[in-house]
Amino acid sequence: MTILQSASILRVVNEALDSTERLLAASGLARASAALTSSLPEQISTRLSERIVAGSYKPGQRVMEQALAAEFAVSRGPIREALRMLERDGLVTILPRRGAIVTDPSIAEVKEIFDVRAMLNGLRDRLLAEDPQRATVLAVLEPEVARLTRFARDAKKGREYVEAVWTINRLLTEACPNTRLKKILDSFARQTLRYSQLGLSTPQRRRESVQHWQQLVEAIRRGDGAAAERIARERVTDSRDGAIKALQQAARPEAVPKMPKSA
Amino acid sequence: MTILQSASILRVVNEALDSTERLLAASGLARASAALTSSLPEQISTRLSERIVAGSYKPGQRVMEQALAAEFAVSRGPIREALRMLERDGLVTILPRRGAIVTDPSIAEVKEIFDVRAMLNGLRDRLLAEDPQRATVLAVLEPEVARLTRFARDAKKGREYVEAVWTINRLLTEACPNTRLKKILDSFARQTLRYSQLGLSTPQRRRESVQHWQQLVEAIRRGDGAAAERIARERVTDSRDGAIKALQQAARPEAVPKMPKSA
DNA sequence: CTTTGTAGGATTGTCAACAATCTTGTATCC
DNA sequence: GGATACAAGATTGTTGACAATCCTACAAAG
Repeated sequence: MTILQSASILRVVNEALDSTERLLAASGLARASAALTSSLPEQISTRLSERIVAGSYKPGQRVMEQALAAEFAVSRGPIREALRMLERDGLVTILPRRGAIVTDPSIAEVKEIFDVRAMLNGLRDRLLAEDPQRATVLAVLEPEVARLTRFARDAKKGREYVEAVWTINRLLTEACPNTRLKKILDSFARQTLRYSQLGLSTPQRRRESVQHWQQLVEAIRRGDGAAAERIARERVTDSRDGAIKALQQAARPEAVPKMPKSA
Repeated sequence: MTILQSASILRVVNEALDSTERLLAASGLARASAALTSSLPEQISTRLSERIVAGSYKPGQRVMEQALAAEFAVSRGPIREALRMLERDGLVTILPRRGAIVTDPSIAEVKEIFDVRAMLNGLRDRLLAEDPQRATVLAVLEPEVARLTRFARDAKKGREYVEAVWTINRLLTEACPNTRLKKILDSFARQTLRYSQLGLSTPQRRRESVQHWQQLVEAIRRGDGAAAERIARERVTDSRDGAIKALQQAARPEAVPKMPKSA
């Protein structure tokens, strides 16, 4: 509800994410889905998702087929498919006979996304901890967590820290032995990027975060699936609370623009 | 892998499900998504999913756009969209430039689906237990679980039992306060129906199942989220093991039809 | 001054045809 | 005899145009 009229919680998020586009490019998420498969709809979907995550398409904004078709020099067919893909990933909302608009989630909905993510990441990390072949993943995972430790100490390295967390998450999802879960996580990855960084703003939070990651690696190494799941869930839940707090503080200034009866 | 050549584990499943079509019609899953929205692709997708779940479309079978377009007296456009929806729900697999085939999951993949479902149902039931307004759901839930108890005693009422379980699951998902989770669960519902009934074949299993449901209702009533989650996960995990066992036994007779060099 | 009805433009939903690619069957060569 | 190359048919990917619906602005009535 209130998709069109809401106060655009994500606008304030996007203003804080000037480096998101770079991050997306470096993440490999784009290349993994677009370059390998030369599918036209997928390429378009990827490019559009970059714009939404980076904030050049504002929440609530309409996304019209004809305009995109003209811009990408392509028919409306592939555009339609791309928009359905984005809808599946929760980046746009398609209203029947009225087209697509960039999703503008309420704080409650952001919380919902984190809750689901906590479960999915919990399962992912548990399965990984119980995987006999987990050593190969740990080999690339551990140096990355070490990098994290370095960035956490330095208060200035906020961007690097976020990128490192993103990379770790990508490695873990990539290694997930459950293909169905992997699909869902991939679908979540895009929208996750929209606000996952929000909770890591303070050095305090980052120190806690790095501890969680270290504990997680430890749990995976000793094959303790239950612990891995618990830690992963705690981590995402903490991240959720940080993000919610940041969103609530950010949303407060724009107080109650409800029915501006007269200017 | 081995999508086209596999021994069609689900064929044996489908043979056991002569009443699935009726179940689907009674479930409201069809009506909920098809009748309300007069969207042509959605209607088609629903009808196709019924055929796949009921088994009139065999696993591995190709599903071609032109044929469906002719049958439904519609262009290929809506058919394409319907097939993408089915792909999203895991009922068909779309190979680029080669079209769609009915998904033919391996036993390992069925296990994967159950694992994800265990997590999602766990979250769903925990959220419901922590929902202050859960009383209204419990009011309709409890008589349904009571029905379950009756069917569990009678060894003949296998079909009724399965239908009742399905109804309960639908009620719980419907009441889920997390809209994002609800979407994913809806997407899982169709493919779940394909083999969820497999684990409930023996009266022994059914008695255990009914106990789980009673405990779950109890946990929800007293607002014990952690317990509700634990019970839900156990329930799905048990169901998983039952289904896997049934699949393995069913698959054994058709032993190794590998390279039939000569007839 | 507000509300309701209506006409125009804009946008999505659907269709049928064209282009690109894949599969299958056949003939040829080693 | 078996493998490979080629050609014909079949099928998906894409396109541009038409139909149905929705939004906006304006006018008229209360």
